[in-house]
Amino acid sequence: MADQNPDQGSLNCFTCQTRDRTEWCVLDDAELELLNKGRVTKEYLPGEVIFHEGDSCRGVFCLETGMVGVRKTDADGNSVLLYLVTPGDTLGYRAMLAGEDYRASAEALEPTRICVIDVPTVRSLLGHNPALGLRYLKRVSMSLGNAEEKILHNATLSVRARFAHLLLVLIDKYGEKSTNGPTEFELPLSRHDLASMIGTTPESMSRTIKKMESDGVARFTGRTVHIPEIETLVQEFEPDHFV
Amino acid sequence: MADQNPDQGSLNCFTCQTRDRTEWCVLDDAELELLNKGRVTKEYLPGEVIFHEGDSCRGVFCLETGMVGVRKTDADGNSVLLYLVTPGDTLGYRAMLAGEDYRASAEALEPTRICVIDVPTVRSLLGHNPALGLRYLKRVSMSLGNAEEKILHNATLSVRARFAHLLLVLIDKYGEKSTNGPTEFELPLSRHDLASMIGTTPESMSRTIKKMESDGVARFTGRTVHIPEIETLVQEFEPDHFV
DNA sequence: TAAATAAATTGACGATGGTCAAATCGAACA
DNA sequence: TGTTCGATTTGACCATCGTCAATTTATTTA
Repeated sequence: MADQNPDQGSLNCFTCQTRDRTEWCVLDDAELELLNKGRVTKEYLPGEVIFHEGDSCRGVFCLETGMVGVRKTDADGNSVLLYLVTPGDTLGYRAMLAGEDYRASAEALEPTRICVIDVPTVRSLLGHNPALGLRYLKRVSMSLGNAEEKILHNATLSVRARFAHLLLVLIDKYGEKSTNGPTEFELPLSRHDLASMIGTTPESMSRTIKKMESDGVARFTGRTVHIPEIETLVQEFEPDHFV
Repeated sequence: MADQNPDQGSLNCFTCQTRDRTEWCVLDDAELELLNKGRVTKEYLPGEVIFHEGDSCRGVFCLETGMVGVRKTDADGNSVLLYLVTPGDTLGYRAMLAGEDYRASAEALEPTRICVIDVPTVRSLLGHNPALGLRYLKRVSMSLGNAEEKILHNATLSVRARFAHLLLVLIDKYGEKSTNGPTEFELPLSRHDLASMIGTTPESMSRTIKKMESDGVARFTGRTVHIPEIETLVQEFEPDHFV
């Protein structure tokens, strides 16, 4: 399972490469010292579970390298992939801040290195530094806005429109920056996971991809997507975005 | 439109009946004074809009009496009803805390009295009293958990199962407390709004209600629901909840 | 009370998308 | 290189649910 703090990578919160991108950027040196003390580094291989739905909260996780998927599964085994977590993101803060058990599970999708900051440390920092709380407030509130948007999209858009939207989001987040023109992009997910990100099945995903290809909207070769004109993807989910 | 502070109801935050149920319960007297100064009471009639998607944030709204629906609408006019806001709830805090414009609109569903607390006041209170921020963190985080659950439900459950779930939630929140046995409940919503709460159409809503009646799960007379046995509703969305 | 307006229901129809099974592709490995 | 296992695709089928139109039922207004 997960190993403890191997000799590669940043050894502490002071030298951490990704710290500036996290909520911890508001901490002063004394607080960083506390953070560093409450921290343990762990590594996970693809498929390994970081926490399970229903587990009691173990703290906040800071992703250093790799990628983690946050999944929610129901009694029948149906699941949705809610988030992709990448370096500089934090993980597991929702349960911690709500004072709840985890309501989703997290699983490494790639070899992943994560720092775990235990609950007492996070609580202490939150009680100490109001800016940290405000920072998290902003993050959770924006996340809630996105979740609400997803509810609307899932209720009103077709699988194809949702997939077009997902592609745009993925390219915007993980791809080269280019507003228009031809784009090449490496999908970070299997067909199955792409499907569960937009609340559909791998079969429907396959068919949607096929139709998009025959319509000349995009070409898929394995996990590589080639999109001749990004703007056509926007048209897919904003039908009456006239001229 | 909205009138200003009429002579009925509580006149200030100190005597406010609903304050203890809001986040403001953590404020001391000095802070309450500040809250009271940054406050304006407004009244809305059914159908009147409190804020629109895209409006810049005007502050936080405290519901004193009535009911408000929070809706999200897309370019084609499709919409979902995300929340029912009732006395003791606050409204509009997501946009405020995220530092964004409103990403949903709020509309009075009944004659409603609301206090509006302006942005500078809320900011000042948040900066002053860390407990207030933590309180909101908890609220937003729990709300995010619920939104994520809704995403899963909408992706995996049938209209009927989602409606059964909605009924249980409404009864739990607004109905008499009774775990089992026959239950009578007054729905606070039109068929159209019930439909848009579970991401479906009024027509499908009607048919679902009809089928539930013929199955003996519930009887609907106007907005009154009679449920012979609450437990059967639970079975509707937890199929394999054996024995 | 009657007329007008809105809400809810019903019918008919079809498209979208889910399910199950089989076939194909592809990567890992002996 | 051949084998194996999983991922992906394809095919066939059809249930669910959305759409549009018409009707019925409430509710409001004159």
